[in-house]
Amino acid sequence: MCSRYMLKRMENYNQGDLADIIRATGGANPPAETPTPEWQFPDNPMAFSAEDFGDPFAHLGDPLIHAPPPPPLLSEFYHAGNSNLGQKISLDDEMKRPPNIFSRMLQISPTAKLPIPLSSPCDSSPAAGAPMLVASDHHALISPSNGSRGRCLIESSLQISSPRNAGIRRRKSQAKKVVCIPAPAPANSRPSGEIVPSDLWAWRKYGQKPIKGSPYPRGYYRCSSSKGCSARKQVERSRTDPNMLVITYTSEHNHPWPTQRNALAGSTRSQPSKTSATKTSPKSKDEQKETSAETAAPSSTNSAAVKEEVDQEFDNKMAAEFDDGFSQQSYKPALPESNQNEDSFFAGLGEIEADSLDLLFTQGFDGRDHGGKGLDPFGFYDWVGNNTAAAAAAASSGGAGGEDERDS
DNA sequence: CGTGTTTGACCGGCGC
DNA sequence: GCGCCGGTCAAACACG
Repeated sequence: MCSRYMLKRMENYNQGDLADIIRATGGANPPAETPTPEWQFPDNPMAFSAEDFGDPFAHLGDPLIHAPPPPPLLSEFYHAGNSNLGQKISLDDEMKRPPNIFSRMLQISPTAKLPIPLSSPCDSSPAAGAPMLVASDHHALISPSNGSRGRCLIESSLQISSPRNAGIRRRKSQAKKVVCIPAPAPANSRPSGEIVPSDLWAWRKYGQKPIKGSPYPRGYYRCSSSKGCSARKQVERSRTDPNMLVITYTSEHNHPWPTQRNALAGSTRSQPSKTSATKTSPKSKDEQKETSAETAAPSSTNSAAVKEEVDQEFDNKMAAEFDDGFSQQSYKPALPESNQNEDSFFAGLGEIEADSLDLLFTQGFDGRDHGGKGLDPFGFYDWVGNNTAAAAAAASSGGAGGEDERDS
């Protein structure tokens, strides 16, 4: 028992250099000024590597450091999606940024260390004794101060610092990447609960734990695309901003992009709403809601569909890149083949993205019908509206689905 | 049957 | 050295 366990751990520990843990924290911390108004996206979003932990955000690079101009196409979308942002940022750069939701997310790379401590909106209230994390708070720059959810899209967390000591890295130094992404509003989120954005890698949940100081549990996911893959990710809600999901990527994928999605078998069941939630859990209803919600599987039928489609259409590499890229929209133009082969796919994407993303930006992931969710390669709609139907039902019934009421 | 989720227990790092 | 807490394991169960 130990052996395997130990091996795994060692594996993790050996995963390269480590970055300090990064957790977004913020509100409590004095919002350090973000001296990084001008970060840009990598020139080649398509260039991904294992180093990225397979996380879709990886290619984003450190916004605070790089600043390559994004495809124009995106810009347009971006504007369409969130006019406020454009204004807010007012920076030309801003306009250049990819419109996709993740575009604004900062990732903390193991190697990237920002000297500037920024408070992150993702997690603004460090629990007592909790590690103080520093993250960049772009929303200050980009987002409208109105506290609209849109801002979440922009926010990002970066770098880390440790509470007690500068190098506080739990579990030794394990490289981690943390990204903050907008999550469905608690009030509006689907009845079954929270959702985890799917990044097209196959993730299997292997654990969930309540985190001290946070009302929300943290879900632990492991890459199921490959047996030997040590890639993991942790998903949790920002304790202070339920609208934000904090995803921490650990280790990297040691395999090419998944070509088979057989894993989908269970993925479709990501919604515990029907059975899982009610399952055998000895927990109280509230708890069930919470846990199930928080841990909603990253994948869903919708995303699954997309995944499969992608698989069929692209070769592994292509698919990998595409998927990894996260922002189809961004990549669409960059994928010649895709234009021809994936016409329908992208065509659909284009539409839905515009629409749905727009909705996302404007409505704030409330889980309303976004239309093309079926084409959501990111699985955004998984969390946004994994239960679109349910949400809709709830909405129609007048119920807010409120399971997340507790949030506030 | 294969894959995924749930969940309690265990292990180990870290702070005091 | 002790205790807390986070991370992982693994059995049970659910779904397609």
